Amino acid sequence: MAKGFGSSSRARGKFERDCATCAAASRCWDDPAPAASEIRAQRAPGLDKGTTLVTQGDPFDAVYLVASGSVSLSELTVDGALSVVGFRFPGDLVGIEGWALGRHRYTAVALEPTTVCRIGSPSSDRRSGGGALLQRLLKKTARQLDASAPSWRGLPARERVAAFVEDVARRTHNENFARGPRRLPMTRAQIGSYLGLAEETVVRAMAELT
Amino acid sequence: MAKGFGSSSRARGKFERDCATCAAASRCWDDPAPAASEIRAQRAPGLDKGTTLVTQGDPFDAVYLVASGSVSLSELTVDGALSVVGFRFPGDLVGIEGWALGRHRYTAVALEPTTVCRIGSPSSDRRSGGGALLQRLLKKTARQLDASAPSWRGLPARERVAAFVEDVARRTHNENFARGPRRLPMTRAQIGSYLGLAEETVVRAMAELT
DNA sequence: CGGTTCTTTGATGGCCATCAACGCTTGTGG
DNA sequence: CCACAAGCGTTGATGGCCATCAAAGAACCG
Repeated sequence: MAKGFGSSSRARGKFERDCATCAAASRCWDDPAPAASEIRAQRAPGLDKGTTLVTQGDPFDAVYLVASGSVSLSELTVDGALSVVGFRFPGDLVGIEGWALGRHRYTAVALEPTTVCRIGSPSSDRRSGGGALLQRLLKKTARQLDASAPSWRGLPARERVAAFVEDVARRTHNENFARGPRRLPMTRAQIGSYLGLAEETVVRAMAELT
Repeated sequence: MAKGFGSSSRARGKFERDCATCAAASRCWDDPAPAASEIRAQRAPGLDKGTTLVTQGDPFDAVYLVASGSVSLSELTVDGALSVVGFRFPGDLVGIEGWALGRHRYTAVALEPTTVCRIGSPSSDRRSGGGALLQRLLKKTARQLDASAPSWRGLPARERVAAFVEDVARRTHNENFARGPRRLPMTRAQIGSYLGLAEETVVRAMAELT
């Protein structure tokens, strides 16, 4: 099974792109810029706010890279509650967790107008580029695993929210979240679900962020 | 940079093993058993309880696979507190988070007599097996990313501890944690640090697990 | 304008962090 | 063997933070 994930037989649609020619590639890929034909992605049509990218339980077919906008990852828990597991911003990977299991673990929904690129078969058994793509994906996943360690575990609610805002600001390269309401793409309820806090607590905490 | 991580020039010591000949390989690697010479690992000498495997901040040089025993991952936070980030059991990967950054993010300490295997260079640019190892590592990392989604976020303390015990039991294939004290390899304080609870709360919660 | 979703503010009670103290186990040295 | 120390586990009392309920503004959209 040296075959990569995704259906390698999928025809190259008109959205097929070479990452080497994409101006935003530096946001998606690490240090060495992708060589020509090293990584082929399919730029999906723009997603409206509220559009579901993948649904929990769907068979795993590909992994997505956020190009612009933002995405929420939510999970239907055993108690029937829908809880937010994380958020993804430009350059972040969506759906890799489902690879091992064979089906997607989370539902990914666009929080705002969003564009994503679909990464299908890395064709790892054909060209040497396959290994390079795997290496890039592994590094990205490792980075995400690193970032998934909640640095706010056990912190009081106010610091937890503050750490969240800083984290979002850093990951979106946007420093202006403190001022003005509704600069954050997700709702207070979603933040609360993600942080394990009540919506009202998030509101009160953000009001005290000076 | 198609080179893998680790120093590929490191001589093959007397601990060098071929995963294809290891009886415990099924615990470490997924479905297709490793082919001969596909994965070479270095079985390290047994670690005593309390031995530090990697230290936070150390330059990243390799990734480790837990063969037996267990390991705690802890992080020195900005407030100077040492908080537990996770635990690793046989078959789990240790240290992959440090790859992207170039240095280890967490300190890994053996919770009991433990053996690990060191995975060095995948030699991805030489044989086709390099891609296969990368694929295995990526799948393992993705699985860990999946498991790192705390299913206990926002749960009350009792259910949080219950979920933790179940998780450990599942990952160690050991169902007998409920009965008898001190069957868990980590201390109550470490569990509390990991779950974001006080040590006393963990004690009280475990006493009520019937 | 009417409906919906999101945000905000207030009041109350319960859960859990904190402090304090003690028993238990293990290891070490006299 | 015993004394001592150190680490871990356990139990109790108290106060504060935060979840919950309730209700009303605010923004958005057809």
